[in-house]
Amino acid sequence: MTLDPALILHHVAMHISLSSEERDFFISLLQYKSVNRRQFLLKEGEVCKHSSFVNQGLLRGYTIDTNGFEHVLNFAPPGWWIGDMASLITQKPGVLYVQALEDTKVIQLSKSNQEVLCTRVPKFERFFRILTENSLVSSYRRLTDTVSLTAEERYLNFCRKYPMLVQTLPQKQIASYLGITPEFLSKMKRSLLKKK
Amino acid sequence: MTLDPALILHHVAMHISLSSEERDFFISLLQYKSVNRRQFLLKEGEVCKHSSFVNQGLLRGYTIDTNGFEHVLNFAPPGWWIGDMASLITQKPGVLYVQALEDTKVIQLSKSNQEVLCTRVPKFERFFRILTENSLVSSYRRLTDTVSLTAEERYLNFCRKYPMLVQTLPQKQIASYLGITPEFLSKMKRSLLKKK
DNA sequence: CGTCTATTTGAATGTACTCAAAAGCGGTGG
DNA sequence: CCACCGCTTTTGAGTACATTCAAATAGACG
Repeated sequence: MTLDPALILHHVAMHISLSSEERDFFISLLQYKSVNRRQFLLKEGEVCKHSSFVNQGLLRGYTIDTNGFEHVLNFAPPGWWIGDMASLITQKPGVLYVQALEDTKVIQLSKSNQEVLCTRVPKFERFFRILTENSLVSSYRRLTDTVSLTAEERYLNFCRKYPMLVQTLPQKQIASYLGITPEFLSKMKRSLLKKK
Repeated sequence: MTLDPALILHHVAMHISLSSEERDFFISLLQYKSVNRRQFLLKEGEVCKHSSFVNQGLLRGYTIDTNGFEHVLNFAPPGWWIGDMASLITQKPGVLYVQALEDTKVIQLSKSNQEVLCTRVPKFERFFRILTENSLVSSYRRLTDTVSLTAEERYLNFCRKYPMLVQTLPQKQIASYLGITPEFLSKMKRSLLKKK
């Protein structure tokens, strides 16, 4: 079980350029973790201590409401970060569950190592600012879509935006992401077929 | 029409400490702007070039969907920032309208001045990082509330969280923020009264 | 092969919306 | 000062979108 940093280095290189020493220092701060299908990386009530970058596999982030219903907030395929950003930022107990939908390998950077990294290699400040900004942009986007689109429009958007996920994910998970019941998604798909 | 920086300085002081020179430099980068009731600070399609800090009055940020319906994303009473964060970050045309609900006075910091400020007084990096993080946290919160609570729960939360706004805002605006019609909000309030 | 979970289908229900009309409220001009 | 106008809020009846519950079917996995 050894670390393969190729993907995350490629990801970092899209935003900032590193010398080989900086790169090695960065790698030295990372931890490798395997999460089997159905296992959790994080549960409600825990303080989120790491950002997790997905190397292989697939994760989901979701909440459970007071009636016990799950609501998927995001999926994380390879090349994406996941965690409870709110809890990571505030270091207070969070509300998110992060669970593997397949056997998954993640690379983790602890919050304390992130701070060390930013101190020693200040250009990482820029990198993490960009990450936070991207999260913010996509969170806004998700919110405006949720309030202004019908279930059908949200589904069609999802299919266009994440064609891979539509193939691989159980319908149940997609329905939860869209904010509808699996039954209704099933009916919607049938009526979309008839329309064509 | 002169700038009164007391409120914004108090706000900044909650996160970072400034010397008097730093404070004066900060103030020199700010612009003052008056927005009359119903006037716009920003419209869909424009690139957001400033963060706006509300000194007096009240603003709303909203989108208009493809069917012409408005969806209020946030309100900004005195002491709050408002703008199209996504557009401000990406410097691409945004989707938000920002409109004054009352005669309003804002203090603006342009994105370019923000960069100047962070270069000359690096501790402002921290300040703006905190602002961005706070936006992210509240955007996540808004999203989880939207997907996991009923309209009634969202209304009661809103009343608890923003008792001032419940007093002053037209119901129509509150309904739009909650993601329901004004008619339905009216009926909901009546049924809440009967319950007590 | 059998069990467990996911998906589909149908009928009944509920939540929130549309449309229309009436009532309330605030500002403005005569 | 009050009468009128425009906008917001309330109310009601009918409707639509999405849910719940139950049952049948299909898939996945040991």
